[in-house]
Parts: sequence; C-alpha cells; structure tokens
Amino acid sequence: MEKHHPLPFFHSDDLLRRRSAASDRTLDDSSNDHVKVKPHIMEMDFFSTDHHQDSKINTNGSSSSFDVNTGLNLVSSRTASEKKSNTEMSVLKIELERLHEENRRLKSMLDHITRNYNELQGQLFMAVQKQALLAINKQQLNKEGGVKGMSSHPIMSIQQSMDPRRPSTTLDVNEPSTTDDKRTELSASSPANTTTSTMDVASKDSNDDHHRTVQIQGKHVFVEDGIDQTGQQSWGTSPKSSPMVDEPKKEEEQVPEVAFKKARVSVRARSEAPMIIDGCQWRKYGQKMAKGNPCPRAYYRCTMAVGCPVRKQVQRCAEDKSILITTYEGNHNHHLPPAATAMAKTTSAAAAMVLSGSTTSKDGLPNSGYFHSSLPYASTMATLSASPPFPTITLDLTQGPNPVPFIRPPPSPPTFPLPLHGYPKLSALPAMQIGQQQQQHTASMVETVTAAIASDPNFTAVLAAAISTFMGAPPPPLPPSNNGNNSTTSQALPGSPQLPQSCTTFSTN
DNA sequence: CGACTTTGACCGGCGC
DNA sequence: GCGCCGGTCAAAGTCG
Repeated sequence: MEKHHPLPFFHSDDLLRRRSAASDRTLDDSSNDHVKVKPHIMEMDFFSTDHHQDSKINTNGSSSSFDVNTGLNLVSSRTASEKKSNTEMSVLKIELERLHEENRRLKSMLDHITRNYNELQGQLFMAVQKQALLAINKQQLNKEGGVKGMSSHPIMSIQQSMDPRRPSTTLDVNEPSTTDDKRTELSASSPANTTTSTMDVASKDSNDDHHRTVQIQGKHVFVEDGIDQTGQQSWGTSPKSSPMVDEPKKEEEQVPEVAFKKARVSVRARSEAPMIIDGCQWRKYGQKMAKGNPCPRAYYRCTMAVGCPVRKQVQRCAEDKSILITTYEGNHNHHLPPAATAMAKTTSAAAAMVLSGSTTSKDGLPNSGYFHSSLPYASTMATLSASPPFPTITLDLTQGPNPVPFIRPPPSPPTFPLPLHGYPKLSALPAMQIGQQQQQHTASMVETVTAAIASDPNFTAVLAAAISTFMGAPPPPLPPSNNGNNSTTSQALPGSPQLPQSCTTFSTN
C-alpha cells in the first residue's frame, strides 16, 4: 500500500478537513499565488496519516493555515464563497464515496488474507503432525525388536496405539480401546490404504458399523469419523486447494487422520442456555442418564451435511449446574459458515494439539514445534483428560477472573455468558489445571499438551474466535453476504426455542 | 408434511 | 456369563 494511501479507518471529519484544505488550495490557486505554498504544506501534513498531528492542528486552529484560507475567501466575494461551498460539497461527496469504496476493497482484502492464514494454519497443523509421526516411526523402526517398554511414557503410548501402521501391543491407561486398535490394524493391513482419500460420505451415513466396514475395506480410511478429511475441510480449505489433499496419500500420510478420529474436545462454559451456539446445525438423537450426574446427557449429530460425522454431547456439570459441558468429536466434512468454522477450527486445533502432544521424545520432552514445556505458566482453560479410550482435551472457560479485560457483548438470546469475547490474549490466562483423577504418569503429557495449547498463539486466537461465536457476539463488520450467512445458521440452530427440562441441556419443542 | 425431539430398546465394551 | 454403562437407533410424538 502506498505511503499516503488513506487508511480504511480514519474518521469522516478527517476527510472533511483534508478535502477542505485541498479544495481551498485548488480554488485559491487561480487567484492567489501567494497562498499556494501554505495549503500545499498543509495537504502534505494531512495525508501523512498522522492523525495525532492532524487533530492537533485542528484543535489548535489558531496556528493553522485554515484560518488564512478562510479569511481570504471571505475577503474575495460572497458569491464566490457560495459557489465554492457548493463545489466543495460535491467534491466531498465524490471523495467520500470513493473512500467508502476503498474501505470495502480493503476489508475484502483483509478477509482474503485472513482466510489464507486460516488455511495455512490448518495445513501447518497437519504437516507438523505428519513430520513428527514420521520421526517417531523411524525411531521405532530403529529400535524394532527392542524393548517394548519404551511406551512407559504415556504420550508415547498414545503415539504407538494411534499409529495405524503399527499394531499396538504396549498399552497403558491412555490407550485407545481395543476396538480402535483392531480398526487401525485392519486399516493398516489393507493395501488399499494407499489409495487416494476420495470421500463418499453419504454412503456411510447412519450405518452403525460403517466405521469398521470402511476400515476393513480400506477404501475410505479418511471417512471414518470424518476426522481426517474433516481435518482438512474444517479449516475452510477446499480439498482441491490443499496440496496435501491433492497428492495421492502415502501410507504415512494417513497416520494423523486416523489418529485424529478419536480425539475429543470438550468445552466447559457457564451458560444458562441449553446449548451453546457454535454455528452448526445439530439434531438430537439421544439422551441418557450418565452415571454420577443427575443431569442427563444429550447427544447431537451435525445435520449441516448428509453424512457429517461430527457429534457432540451436551451435559451440565454435576457439581455446578450452571456449567455446560459440550464435547465435540470428529470434524465436519462440509463447508461451514464463518461462525461454525471458528468452532471447527478450535476443535481441530485442539485435537491436533492433543495428537501433536503424542509426538514427544522418549524423555517426555516434546519435539513438536508447538510445544514449549518450559512455559512459565500454564492455563486453566486447557485440560487434557487422558481417560481411555479417547484423548480428550477440555477447554475450561468457566474459571476466572481473567486477567484480560474482556468486552461483554450485548446479550442476545440464547445467551451464552462466557467471560471471553473477541480476540483476547488467551495465552495470558492463569495456570492450568490437571485432571484430578489422572494418574501420575499421565501428568507430564497433560502438562505438555495443555501448556502447548495455552502457549500457541494460533490456537488461542482460533479459540477466541470460536468463543466469540458461541456468545452470539455481533460479528465484526463484514460484507452483507457474510452477515446473512451467520444469521441463517443461527436461526437454523435447533437449540433456539428450548426449555430446560430439569437441569439438562435438551430442547423441548 | 417435513424436520425435529422424545424415549425406550438395543448393542457392544468392560469389569466382576 | 451377567450386569453395568455409554452410545446409538428408531418409532412415536410434536411443532411450525
């Protein structure tokens, strides 16, 4: 952008002042040569985008050249002054329109840049994970035939058990279920795994055993729970646009996708609403009384696309019924509206974080670029639960006070009174909590992963974006098309007209 | 009438 | 093998 290009955020009075000076100079040029210099100097000042100076000149008007021009105009003649003001007005209007157009253009550029950033972020997650998994695999191949007990570290155990090419034999508390192992073994044993990841989601919808069947056939490895392929698409990345998707899948490239499938992201937040707004369309398919909780657990399935594997569970916390726990599983296999994209990014990022956390070295120190185990702080907002069978990361948004002065949006039904809004610096949140029931040997993994999540500015930014969408916060100034999209999805949410039955989180319409 | 919720039944995993 | 539990299904009911 040019140095003197008007920025999209200046005020209209700034513009008026600028044009006033400019037009003064233009009109005066014809009659007064001696005043040419001063207005010219002023124009240079105004277009320097230095608003401080601009306003300073304006407020200290006594020394401004405005006075000089005005005085001259009054002296010249009344008709000329009126004529001039008319011309000035039309010029101002034209200029205003031009600048509005420019603002729109710049905003669209900003949107475009943001989208590109998000795409790259998603690809980065995948790439890092692949790289780390490859490194681990190489390491394990070197030690093949050696001690199986190297999985003494819980993270390593997860890594092993999640590696589809490597049947898991050493298990610990963090291991996925045996079903998962079976599945991964089957998928790994199939040579068809080397085929491309072409999706046929619809054909697998609502089939209880479709996961297993797919794995056995080995033809649609990524479809399972939609996690892989969704991992791509939930980032708003078109499969065609991603080079990682375009190229044929090698065996190792499928690893993260399969590993993704059972990662869960749980969001704890205070809310009186029966369900948080995450931009997606959900259909309730079940409700159960969970043991140890007087509040029933509701099961929802994403209905924004046929065959979308994403599911979520909503349940109120037994200890504090004002806390709503929403657990997401899987990733979307379809394009999402902006609000839903934010949430999908969050869950995908969290899942990627969990699984990236599995790529630690033997001594438990992470070698992923996301991890900085020596963080001086951790965060309460991110807690990893290693309870089998699935690694679950819990984003605890209920604990305050937050050191960051968050802005509360105006309440809009259904409200979601999270303490977070906008794009806060989540990395500044206070210390992390480790799951109380977790065994000691899982603590290092928990710390590592949660610290990484808390420290990753990309993740926190995405999380913040998602949180802001939970709250039904007024979206940032967007082109009308985007706003329409948001409103559509919000209205489509099944949770809008809902009455809480007892203490739970289901709707009753 | 289609979309959605409710709710009892069913299924599979797991521990005893 | 049995019972518990979490998760899912599907028929019936409800709503707009």
